[in-house]
Amino acid sequence: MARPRTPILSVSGIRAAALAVIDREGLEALSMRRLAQELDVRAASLYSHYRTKEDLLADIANEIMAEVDVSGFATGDWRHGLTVWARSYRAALAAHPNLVPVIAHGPGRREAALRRADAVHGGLVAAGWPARHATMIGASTKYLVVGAAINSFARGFDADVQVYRDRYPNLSQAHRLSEHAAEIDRDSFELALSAFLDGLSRMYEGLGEAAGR
Amino acid sequence: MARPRTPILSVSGIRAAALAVIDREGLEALSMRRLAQELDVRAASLYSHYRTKEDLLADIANEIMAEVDVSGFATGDWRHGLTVWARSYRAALAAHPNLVPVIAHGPGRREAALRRADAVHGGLVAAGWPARHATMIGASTKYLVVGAAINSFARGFDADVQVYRDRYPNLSQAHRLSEHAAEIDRDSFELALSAFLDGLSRMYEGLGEAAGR
DNA sequence: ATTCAAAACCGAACAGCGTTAGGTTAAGGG
DNA sequence: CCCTTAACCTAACGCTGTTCGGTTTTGAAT
Repeated sequence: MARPRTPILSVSGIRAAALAVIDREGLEALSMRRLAQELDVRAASLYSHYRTKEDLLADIANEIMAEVDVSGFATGDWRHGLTVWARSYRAALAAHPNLVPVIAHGPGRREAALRRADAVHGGLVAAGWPARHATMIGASTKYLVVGAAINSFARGFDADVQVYRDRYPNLSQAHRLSEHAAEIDRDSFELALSAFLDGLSRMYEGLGEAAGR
Repeated sequence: MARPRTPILSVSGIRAAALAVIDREGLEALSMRRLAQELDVRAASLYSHYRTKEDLLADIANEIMAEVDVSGFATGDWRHGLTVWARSYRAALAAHPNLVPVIAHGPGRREAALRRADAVHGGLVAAGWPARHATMIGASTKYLVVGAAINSFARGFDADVQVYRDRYPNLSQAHRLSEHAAEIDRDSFELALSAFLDGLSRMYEGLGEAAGR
């Protein structure tokens, strides 16, 4: 009933249990008492390991974002770098859709996040983009990824398809997509990404011409 | 202390007060008791007008989304239609940044939202896009707008600029942007939008060639 | 070997949350 | 004039994140 012979809790164990609840039952299902129960412990004990619930969530978000891959910029090919980054970023978010609001809302003020931002920015600059453009391109890509993750059709119009069928003729086709939601999500993201990159390439060429003159 | 001679509350008044609190003090500052206090009333009274807090928030979100302009598709120029839509969409969100999570998270299952989605989809199809592409383009544009609204630099790295200065050389320039955050946000969005549209235009041409063959 | 601070758990409590039940008074149609 | 209904109220329920103080165990310093 007091200090156990061998510790029951650990930060990584708490993180894992919390993430499991979030993945399984949603973000709103995670309360400190619920999490404690999951770990056969009382809520107050969690505060020996995490100062607040917010801290815990931020740490989990960190953990997930750690898998994002910015190595693609090493080759000097900015387009490849952006593609790898965006895809792995999206994959990380899509793996834990219930956590997306936390990651999206949370400031990028974390150490690792900044290191990644620096890698992206540096890679773009090294490839010849002006610093100002590099900043905007980094931001834009994030827009795309986070927007795609949070807007996910899968959540969007959940199940009540038949309600709207025939009422909005242009959507009648689009609406049976509840089933294919995941694949539509992915295809939309890929479409957006490739269109965006094509547009950037065009801009990049224009940049060269302007400089060459 | 009971029924007042002339009603104190109205749905629109409640909405306005709630939005004012959200805009002024943030989404988390809005509680039913706090809102009631703002209206010189007790929390329970609000439930005569709104069934739940969630309903109230959804209604406010609706109100804000009502200003989004999809009229640009009427001309038959899909690119113009998308531009007008995306810009007014973004403007609506940027006008109430604290509410963005609500709008982003909320399903588009509202009447008005569907009517708008239908207009976008219809406009794209009328302009010659295949239905499948129209769906994806609509989704992609939403990604961009919502992603831009939620990721807003303005929130991102708030004030603690000097902490990171010099630690990440590639960001040293980018970081003094706290000040220009709003303008960077807007410029990034415009960059993303125009690059995206350029990419789409290219795709559109390819589409015509493939069909013409 | 003994002492002692720190660590890891617990029970109980706090304030605040969304929401409901049931009461009181005023409004307004029959 | 009645009586239903609307619009407010007080009080309470169960939930939340978090803190306080207590108990036991650990592990380092004496």
